[in-house]
Amino acid sequence: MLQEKTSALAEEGMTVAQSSGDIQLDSSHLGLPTTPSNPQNNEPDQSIENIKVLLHDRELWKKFHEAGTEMIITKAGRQEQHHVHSSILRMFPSYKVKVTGMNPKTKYILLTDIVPADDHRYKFCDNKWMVAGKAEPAMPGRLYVHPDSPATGAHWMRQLVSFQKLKLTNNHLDPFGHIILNSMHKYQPRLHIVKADENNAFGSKNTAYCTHVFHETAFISVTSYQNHKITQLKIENNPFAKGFRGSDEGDMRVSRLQGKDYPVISKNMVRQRLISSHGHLSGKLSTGVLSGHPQVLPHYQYESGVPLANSDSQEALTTFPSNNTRHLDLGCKRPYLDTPSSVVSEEHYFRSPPAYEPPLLSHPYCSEALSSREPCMYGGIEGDAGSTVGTDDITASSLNCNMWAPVQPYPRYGMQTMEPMQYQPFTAHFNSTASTASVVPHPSPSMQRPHPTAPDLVTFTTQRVLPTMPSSAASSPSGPGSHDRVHSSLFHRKPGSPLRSQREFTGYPTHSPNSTREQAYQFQAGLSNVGQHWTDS
DNA sequence: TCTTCCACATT
DNA sequence: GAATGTGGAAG
Repeated sequence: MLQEKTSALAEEGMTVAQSSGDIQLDSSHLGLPTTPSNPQNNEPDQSIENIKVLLHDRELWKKFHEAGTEMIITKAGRQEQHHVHSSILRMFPSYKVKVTGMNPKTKYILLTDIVPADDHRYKFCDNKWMVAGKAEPAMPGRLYVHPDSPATGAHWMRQLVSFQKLKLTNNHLDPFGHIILNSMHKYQPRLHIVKADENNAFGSKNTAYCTHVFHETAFISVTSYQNHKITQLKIENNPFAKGFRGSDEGDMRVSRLQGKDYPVISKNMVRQRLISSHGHLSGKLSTGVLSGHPQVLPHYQYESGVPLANSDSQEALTTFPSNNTRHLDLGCKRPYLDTPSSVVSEEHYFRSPPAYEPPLLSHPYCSEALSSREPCMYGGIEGDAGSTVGTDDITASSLNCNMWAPVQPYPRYGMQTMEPMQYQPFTAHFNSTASTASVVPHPSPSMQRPHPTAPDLVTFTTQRVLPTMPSSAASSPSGPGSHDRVHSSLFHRKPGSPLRSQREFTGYPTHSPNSTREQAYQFQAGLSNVGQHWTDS
């Protein structure tokens, strides 16, 4: 019921504000200073560092990873010419996790960000990825906050948490709050679990958080697939690409496109077939050429599609940092959410038939809401990957718990300087339809985005800034306490501006309000830490 | 070499 | 019908 309301709200294009009922359920925290790291604080062992996160569809991710995952990124412009919606691409596989170990009654905010994995630019030569120089200055960091946030631990644990809606773009001026990436660069998605404070916000004192990194989700961004092996994996596993499946690995598709009734071998395929595509690439990947993350998950014993007996065994392998939690004084002024007026949930929504439910449904944690709205993830999954989808398809992440500790973010590459940590209160812009909030910082460089007051943007009164995730997140040796500088970015809001208004916010008249549903927020939040921090674990 | 545009297919 | 996705050709 709790999650139902929350989801319902999300469905209604509203923020995940909880109903008064929800608040009551969590009343134990209301008005009380959060002391998350203190296990004695009436919370039995449910401190944030005990939270475990498992990656869903691990086997699929792993297949991609072994081949060198590539994610398509485009400019939003695809159909702006056709006055259609922008179609910035989602990630595939999508990022979904199963969370356990949360305090059922505590509220958490789940968010992800995608940070550079290294400072290289890559090129695909001779059927393999090679370093092609120094990375371009990182894009303005943006965070994608799960639309259900904040929600209780019970809510998060009840079902898979999907970040499927997260979208990527290479448009540096993207106004939709999508995550901006540079093409031909390597990135690493990260998941952050933040304990909401008494105001359902985070970034204030005592805000505890932990970061989980699944190295198999690292990828190289491209504007078109380079490695044919990846193309095939996408086609074979992404329902939307089903049209490209053919009896002969897509050859038939090519035939159809060319109006022929016989297979046609494309240039790509010729190339792929002439050049042994196996071996070297995956070899490099595993040796760190692409992944540069020595801290490999301890769960790679399943080389090919052999599912684990149960996810629990994986959880046990999760490593935990021994750092002490810290307090971060980010000066959160306002609650992340204002106590919403009671909103009636639409139960019908939650009763959506599990038509698209993945096998995970059988798992107790998998209730309806989540998957019912994400049909595309499972509908077409077939073959090797699909057959093993389930709770077994989950892997524990490398984890690092911490508080919103004062961490000095990794300096930007290139000419950019470190000044950026002064994210002044950014003005958030919201796309009425996307309901994504892009917080525009005023980082040093000129690149980036138009000023918040750009005419084509509607300025949202609420100002909120998400702190850049500390670089220690990925178990960097520097650890939580290695940096003492307090990063000034925060997550705050102006008094009297309920988060809810984000959804009501109208920014881009060209979009339909319907799409506000389920949209999470993608915030721009300063550069997150960079990969190098992960390598030295 | 890489990016963008277009046609066509699935969910 | 909207959103999503890919291949191929052109830029």
